[in-house]
Amino acid sequence: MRLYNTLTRQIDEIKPLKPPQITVYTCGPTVYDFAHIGHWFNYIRMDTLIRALKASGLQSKWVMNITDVGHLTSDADDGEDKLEKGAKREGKTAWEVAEFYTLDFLNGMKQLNMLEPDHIVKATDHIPEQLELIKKLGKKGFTYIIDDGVYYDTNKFEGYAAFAQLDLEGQEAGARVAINAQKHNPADFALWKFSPKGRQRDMQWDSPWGKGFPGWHIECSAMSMKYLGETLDIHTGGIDHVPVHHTNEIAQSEAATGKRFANYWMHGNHVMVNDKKISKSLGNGIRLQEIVKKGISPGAVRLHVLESHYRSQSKFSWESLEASHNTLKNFYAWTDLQFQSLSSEKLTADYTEALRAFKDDVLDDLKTPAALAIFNGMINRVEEFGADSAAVSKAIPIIEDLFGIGLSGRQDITEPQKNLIVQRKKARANGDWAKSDELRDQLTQEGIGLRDTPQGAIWVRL
RNA sequence: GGCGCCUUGGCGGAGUAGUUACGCAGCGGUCUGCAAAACCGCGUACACGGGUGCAAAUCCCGUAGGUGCCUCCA
Repeated sequence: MRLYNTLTRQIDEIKPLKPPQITVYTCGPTVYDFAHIGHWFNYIRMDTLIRALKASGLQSKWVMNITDVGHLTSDADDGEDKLEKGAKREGKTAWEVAEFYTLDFLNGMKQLNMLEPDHIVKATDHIPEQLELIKKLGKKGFTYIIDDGVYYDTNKFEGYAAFAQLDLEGQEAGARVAINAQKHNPADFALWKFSPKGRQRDMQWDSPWGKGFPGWHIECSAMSMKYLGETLDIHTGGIDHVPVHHTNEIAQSEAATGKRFANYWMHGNHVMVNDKKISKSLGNGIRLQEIVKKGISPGAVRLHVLESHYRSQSKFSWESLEASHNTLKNFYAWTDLQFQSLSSEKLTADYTEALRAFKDDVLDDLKTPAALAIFNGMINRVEEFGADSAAVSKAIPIIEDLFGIGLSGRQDITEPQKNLIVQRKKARANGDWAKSDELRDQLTQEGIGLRDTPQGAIWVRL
C-alpha cells in the first residue's frame, strides 16, 4: 500500500507501527449544519482508504471524531462557536443542534455504504481527556493565559510552520491584522476558551482555569491519543486542515508527548461546484437528500467520487453525476451476469490479471480512475468471453470490497420471468415473431430488458 | 499584498517525452425477424507564445484565464 504523505510530500510505502494492525484517525464533521457534497466526497475517499488498507491485508482500527463543540467561526479565536450559532439560528440548544446533525451525518454514511469506523467519538464526551492534555502542556511551559482563554504558544514549538510549509512572516505582511493584542503570536491558538462574562453558554464545563469550553484543535489530539496511542499511523482530513488544524494538532500533541504524532497524513482535495468552491454564501452546497430525490443512487455518488483522484481538485456537476449514474447501470448489467451462464465456445472468462491490476491501482495512492478503466476493460470483454457466471461471481467481491458501489447483493430474476425467456426462445425457434415480441414486451414491463447474443438471450435490468 | 496550484475532445477524467486511456453523451455503420443498454468505427483533444530535445500534452521561460490558502471551510 502506497500513499501520498503530506508530511514527507511524497508517495510513501505504508508501514504500520504494529502490523498487521493499522491505526487511522479521520477528522470528522462539525455538526452545526447539513453535510454537503463536498463533505461526502471527502469521507468517501477516507472510506476508500480504509477499504484499500483492508484489501492490502492490514487490520484497520479507524476512529472518526464528531466536533460538537468549540469550532469557532473564525480560527483567530474571536468568532462564535458554530454550535451556539446554529442553536441561535434554529431556536434550539447547542446540544439539540449537535444531536440532530450528528444523526443526519451518520445516516448519510450508511446511505453511502461507508464502512463503520471502530469508534465515532464526540468532543463533548472527552472533556476530561482534553483538560488533562492542556494541563500537561501547561506543565511543559507551552501555554499562557490571557483574558479570554488558555493559549498555546507556537513560538515554543520548534518547526511549527514546517508541516504546512507556512510562511508565517509573509502571511503577517499580508492583509492580516492582529485580532487579539494579548496573543504572543498571531499563530497562537486557544486550548481552552472562557465562557463570556455574564452570559450562559449551552455547552460549558469547569476547568482549573475557569468555566469554559475546549478549543477546536485539542479534541482531535486528545481523542486520537486515547483510542490510538501517542503515535498513530495515518491521520486524514480535508486539505484545508493542513495549515491550521493539523498544524496545531501536531504542535500540541508532539509538545505533550515528545513523540511523533502521526506517521502519515492524507488529505483530500476540495470539490468545485460549477468551478467554484462550495461555500455558504454561494449556496452551492448540495445535500445528499437532493441527489437521492432526483432518483440518483448513492452508489452513483460514490462512483462519481472514484472517477477522479483524491488529490486533484475535482468538479461536481449534475451532468457528470448523471454520467456516473449511467455508467453504474452498465456495471450492474455486468454484475447480473453472475446469474446467467451461457454456453460459449470461447469458454471461460479469466479476470485474474485484470483484477490484480485493478487492486494494484487502488493500493497505489488510491488511483481509482485507473482502476475504473481496468474494470471497464473487463466489462467490455463479455462478447469475447460470453457470460461466465463463475468468473463474474468471483470478481464481484474483489471490486465491491474496494469500491462499495452496490455490486453485491443483487437479486436474480424470478422463476416466472426465467420461464418467459425460455418460452420466447421457443417462439423464436419456431419463427413466431409476434409471440416472441409479446413476451419481450411483458418482460420490459417488469423492468427486464433482453439482448440476443450468439450465445443466447442476456437479460438486463432497465 | 504573500505563498501555491490548475488549464486535455460536447461533459467528466487519466496520462511527466515516443503506443487508441477510460466513461457518459453525439454521429455513422454492423449484427438482428424486428430490436438492443450488443458489436465496430468517427470526431484530426491536449489554453496561447517562445525555448530545449531526434522526439513534448508531458521539461524550461513568458502570456492569458481560472482557482486554492493566508479569514470559515471537507
